Formats: sequence, structure tokens, C-alpha cells
Amino acid sequence: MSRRNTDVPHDVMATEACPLAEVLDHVAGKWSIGVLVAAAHGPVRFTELERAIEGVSRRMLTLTLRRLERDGLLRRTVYPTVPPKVEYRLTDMAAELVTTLRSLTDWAERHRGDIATSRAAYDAERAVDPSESVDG
Amino acid sequence: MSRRNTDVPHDVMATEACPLAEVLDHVAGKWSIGVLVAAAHGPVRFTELERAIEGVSRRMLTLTLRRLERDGLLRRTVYPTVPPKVEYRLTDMAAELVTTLRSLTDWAERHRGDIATSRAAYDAERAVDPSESVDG
DNA sequence: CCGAATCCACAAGGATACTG
DNA sequence: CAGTATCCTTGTGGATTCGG
Repeated sequence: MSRRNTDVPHDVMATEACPLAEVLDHVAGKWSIGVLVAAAHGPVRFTELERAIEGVSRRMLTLTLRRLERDGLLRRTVYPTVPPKVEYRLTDMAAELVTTLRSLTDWAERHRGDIATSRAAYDAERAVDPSESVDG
Repeated sequence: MSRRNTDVPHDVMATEACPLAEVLDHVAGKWSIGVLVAAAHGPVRFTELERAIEGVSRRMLTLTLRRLERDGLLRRTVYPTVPPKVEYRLTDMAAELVTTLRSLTDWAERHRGDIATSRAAYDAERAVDPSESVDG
């Protein structure tokens, strides 16, 4: 039924209301971040990404790449050489995004311990028998 | 069977490699952002969130709230009044996160048009018959 | 009013095989 | 090398129902 060529993910949804949700919707993909940071160092090839991201499947990498390209975050360049060569590089806006993303990384780094602690406390709270809650 | 109480989403996965992926994993939930920004204005009640977020189901709101609480992003306060009352408020680290998230919003606002343009171009490119690509 | 339990639909994501 | 197509498992999220 030729929707395009691959099966294309969730497309766009009704995320117009919140621009943040919209950008997250682009970046929330399990692999989008990995691709963006990998490409931040400079142009990368398909297989480079495939090995760099560690865990991504061909299919998902392709899907992610397509989405990012469609949104103008990645620029795809094909070199019609004998062994096919394709390079992906960040667009200017994507470079900006990556920079912005760094502050998120920073936040995550700073609070990683707090989060772990909170989780442990929460889980412990729920794991014990309620009758223990009176302490002693 | 009794994993905890509800069915709990993907939990945590192997996102240790990338802290950014980890935080995104918390925030990437379709509703997490909405909850965080809604709670940023001050303590909010369950039904307030339910109406504010517009589109969220009871289940997803509960799940989102639980996850956020577990990660130490939300503080849940129960008032044992006759009509039960529960308030959710951001923790300090969550407030920081929301601030950081603003830069993402900013980015999204600035490039919303670029993204739309890019998408339109991409779709147009793929929609036309390939034989047209030679132009004239 | 707040939330948990169950059931169900769909889409994201993984494995594999095939192609240019 | 750089994808594409197909199959299948799992997660995600909605609707509904019941309880504190």
C-alpha cells in the first residue's frame, strides 16, 4: 500500500499544543539521542552509527535516521561510489539542540544519585509489610 | 502478579550508559512533561492535573505520577479529609529540571517553523513520482 | 475525590533475510 | 556498505469497573 517505503512510526500526533512535547517526541525515540550525540563529533556513516550506538538494530537506526532527516535535524549525503557511502551530519539547528541537551545531561549527572536514592526509598517503602510501618 | 501494585512501565532499562537517555526516559513519557509544568505553578491535585493535561487517562496520570514520585521529582501529600485530597508538588530537583526544560521549549519555539518546513519538503520529495526528479 | 485491577488495541521495537 | 521488507514480541496507553 506504499505509504512511503518503510512503515514510519507515530508520525506527528496532536502535539501542537506543547512545543516541548513536540521536540521531545522527536528526541524521545530510544535512539535519537544516541544518533545526535554520535553525529555531533562530525559526519558519521551508517555503520559507524550502528557500532557506536551499541544495541540499535538496522531497522531502528534507519527509522531514526529518517525521522531526524525529515525534521531537518540531520543532513544525509550520498556518495555514489562503488562501495556505497552515506554520511550523516547535524544541521545547525540540531547542533543547537545538542548543546541544549547538554544542560539536561548536566542535570542528570548532578541528580543521578538523588534519583537512585529516591527510587530505593520508594521501593523499600512499598516492599515491606505495611504492619512494619509503625517502626519501633 | 504483584510486581508492585500497578503494572509499572518499562522500569529503568539499561540506560546507565547515557545519563541523558535516563532522564529522557523519565521525561519522555507522553504525560510527564505536562505534569511537571502543571505542577510548576504550585501544588496541584489529582483532578486538577486530570483536567489540565487534557487527554490523559486516569490510569496514565496515576502511572506518570507514581514514576515521577519514585524518581523523587514529585512529592505526594495525602490529606486524610472526608473527601480525600492529594497534592503533588515539585521537589527542588524537579524545579531545576523544569527550568532546564525551558531551554528545550525555547529551542522548539525558535525552530518550530524550520521543522515544519523541513518536513513538508521531505514529504513533497518523497510523494512525487521519481521520474519527475529530472525536472526540465 | 483518588486510585487500583482488568481487559484490550495498537504501535514501537527486535530478529532475520534479502537487495542494490 | 547501506538499506528494505516481513514477522513477532513487548510495551504503552485507553476504556471500564470496582474500592477506599
